Amino acid sequence: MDEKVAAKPDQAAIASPRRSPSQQRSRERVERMLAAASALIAEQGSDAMRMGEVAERAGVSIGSLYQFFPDKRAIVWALAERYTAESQACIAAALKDVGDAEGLRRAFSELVDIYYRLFLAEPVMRDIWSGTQADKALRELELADSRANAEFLVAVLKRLRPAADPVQLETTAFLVWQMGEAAMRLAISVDREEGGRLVEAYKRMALRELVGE
Amino acid sequence: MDEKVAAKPDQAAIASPRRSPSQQRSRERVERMLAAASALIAEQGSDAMRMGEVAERAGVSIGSLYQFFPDKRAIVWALAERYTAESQACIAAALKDVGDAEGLRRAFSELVDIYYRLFLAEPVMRDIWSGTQADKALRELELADSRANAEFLVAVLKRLRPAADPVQLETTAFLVWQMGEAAMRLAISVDREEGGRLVEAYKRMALRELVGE
DNA sequence: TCAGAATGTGAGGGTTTATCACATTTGCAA
DNA sequence: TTGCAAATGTGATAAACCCTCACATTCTGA
Repeated sequence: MDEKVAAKPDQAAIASPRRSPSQQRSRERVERMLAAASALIAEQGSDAMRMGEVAERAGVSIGSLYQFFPDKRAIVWALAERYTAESQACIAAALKDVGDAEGLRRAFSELVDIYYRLFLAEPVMRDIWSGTQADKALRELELADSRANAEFLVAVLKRLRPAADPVQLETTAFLVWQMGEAAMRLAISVDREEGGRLVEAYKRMALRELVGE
Repeated sequence: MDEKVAAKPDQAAIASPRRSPSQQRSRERVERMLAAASALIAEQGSDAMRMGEVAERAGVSIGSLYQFFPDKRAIVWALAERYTAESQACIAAALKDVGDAEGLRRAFSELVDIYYRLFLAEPVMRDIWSGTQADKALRELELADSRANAEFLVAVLKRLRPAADPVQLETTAFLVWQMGEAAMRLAISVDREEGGRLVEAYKRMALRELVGE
């Protein structure tokens, strides 16, 4: 959060703050902007979020908004970035001390439950990752995030199955992870009961792949 | 295509033709509109598609566009509907005569390959299903399509495993199918080699779930 | 032939994103 | 304290879009 992202103005300044807030005052205002955006997304979805409304609700002018965010997508991107950082820490912690198959089984199952609850509780997260496919930058972020998360799984798998082909493990972990996100999106868009069944079915499927029968 | 959908003006006339073309002339023009839209989506994505551009490329006026499509989303929806109809027929045919586990294995594997090639070759299909999550109506269409396709799988599974819990089979098939679409989207957004590995990994995973070890 | 339905047109209304010239506040060195 | 450059703040306005509507043209069936 502290580094000046503007240091690399080349490579398409996609969604990087136009100017990073250096004074206390502006840092607080940027927080208010993000909070306002978050609330609006929760209410109506990121597509329906209007820049003018964000500004008004944050108590700033339109101009101020664009002082720190190059465009509308950048706001969504900033929120998405926070979620990924948060969840990566959570995942790393959950998988860190897994030593055997049974441990992986427990840790993975718990992780999926946490994610499911998170998706159910956080309309913003749900909405952001939904629009993901349409937005190049968001898609990249999600893929990078997914790969990073898969790495944690790969590390565990390498410990459990040292003889296995690393490329194979990599592929499996990446796929399992990505499918998990798909399963979550699916689960929250059907009724609660079916959603629960789908999540359990995903767990079974994924674990069968990860730790064998 | 022939029924007047306008008969039910209530319940949100989402994406239904404002007026169905009854004369030969207009039917041809609507085709041109859809073709133009398809080309533009292939080039830049449905989000970047401009109504003015569609009209121009189809050689019609903006007004004519809105004569047959209530709004922009309706055009995308119409294209999506065609793809789903087409692919459902394809799936039904592929799974129709499956009689044993080995047959399912072969049919499913082939089906996945076909889908993968389709996703690689059809940028429109890819784009449409990508934006799916953001658009309520499209999301519904995709879910309905997915359920319908899963039904074909369920029919086969019931034949192969008559003793299994129907609800369980339903859940499994739905999940497997939905994950397949996620796997496809993932596979086409990484390089070709990794994409191939991911598709194969998905096949293995899905078949393990469908026909057992 | 002719009335009414179907179809075709494009300027313009309304909405939204994003810019920019200018005003105000802050940090800091003299 | 004072003065100045950098940081920050503002909102009218340009620009890009989607979509409507009043009116023109073409078709169909009696």
